[in-house]
Amino acid sequence: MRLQQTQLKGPSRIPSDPIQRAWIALGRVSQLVQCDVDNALKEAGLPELTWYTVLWELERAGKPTRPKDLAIPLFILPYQLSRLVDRMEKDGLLKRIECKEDKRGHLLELTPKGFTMRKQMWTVYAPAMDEALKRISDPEALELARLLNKLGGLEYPVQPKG
Amino acid sequence: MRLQQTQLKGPSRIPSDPIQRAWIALGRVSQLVQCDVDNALKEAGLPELTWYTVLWELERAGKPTRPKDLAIPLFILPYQLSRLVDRMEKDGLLKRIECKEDKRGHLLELTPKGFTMRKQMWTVYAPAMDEALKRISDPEALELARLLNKLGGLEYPVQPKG
DNA sequence: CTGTGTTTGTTGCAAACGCAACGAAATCTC
DNA sequence: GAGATTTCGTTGCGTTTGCAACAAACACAG
Repeated sequence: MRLQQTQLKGPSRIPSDPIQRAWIALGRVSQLVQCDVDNALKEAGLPELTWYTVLWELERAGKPTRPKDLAIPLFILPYQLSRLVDRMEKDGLLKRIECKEDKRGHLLELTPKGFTMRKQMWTVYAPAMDEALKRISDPEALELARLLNKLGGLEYPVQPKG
Repeated sequence: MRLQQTQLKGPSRIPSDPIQRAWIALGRVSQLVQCDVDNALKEAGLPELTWYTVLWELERAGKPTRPKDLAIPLFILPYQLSRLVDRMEKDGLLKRIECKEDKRGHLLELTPKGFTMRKQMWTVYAPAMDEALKRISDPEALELARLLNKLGGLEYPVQPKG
């Protein structure tokens, strides 16, 4: 966890009770559901969720992609991605290929094995996600997503869909 | 991230679009606001949030407490707590004292330094939380908390308040 | 072209983590 | 009470993380 965000430094208030409740719920519930899905993947002997997001982002791009162009949407830091790519490359899920336009870096290219792996992960990921969120209805899910996105100041709706 | 949760193994459905949107938003936004608060503490040269939760839980209890009684509300595993306590004890924020009723374990006792530290962290934590969540109103925060707690199947409203 | 600053990505090191194995006390069973 | 089982907490070990320092390619000013 690193990353930075706009720091407007307001008048430094104490959070209201509703804000505190939202904060607590956000922390606990996100940890809980994250855990559920992580465990499902682990029990299936598959890599963790971060790997999926990299594979999916590469697949969505449809072409070899620069690490810096992955780091932003993935919310991860360069050095984290660097080592993540090390491991994924060692597992043969992607490979670093030359980038002729900019010799500082390289391009990340999905391998067939990487493509297969992403699909296989989805067969576990999807039901696990559905299971973890099954306590709320579709309309509630939409309202939740709306509130969260407003809270985070995000619109960017990256889909895990596969 | 570990912990387990009820695994009812439903019919293994693909998550609906609203569920997927909620899932994505939850992951991204929780990471974002968590990050904001973590950074605020780090910039102030203070320990991370987990330390606060331990200190606060001990303070709330009002008496020396067994590790196992902390681990559950804190959502952390025994071995994680064990090493966390190692570090906090080394920093003099709490100490392990004998437990006469059960010689396997011990009691964790908050030190004056630990008490002071928790208060000092709150002076940074509170404004950071308020800042991180300032994009939503109080009614929205309540609705968000309600949806999240429903989603997680939780009621348990632990307060960070200090 | 030369020097200065920026962008892109990697790496050495110390700290922290996850897991599985462990020891010791409590508890249960006969 | 002897022996098996469970609970509570710790630890060895290999992996992963965060941070700060770094190298190399680019960009740009003169």
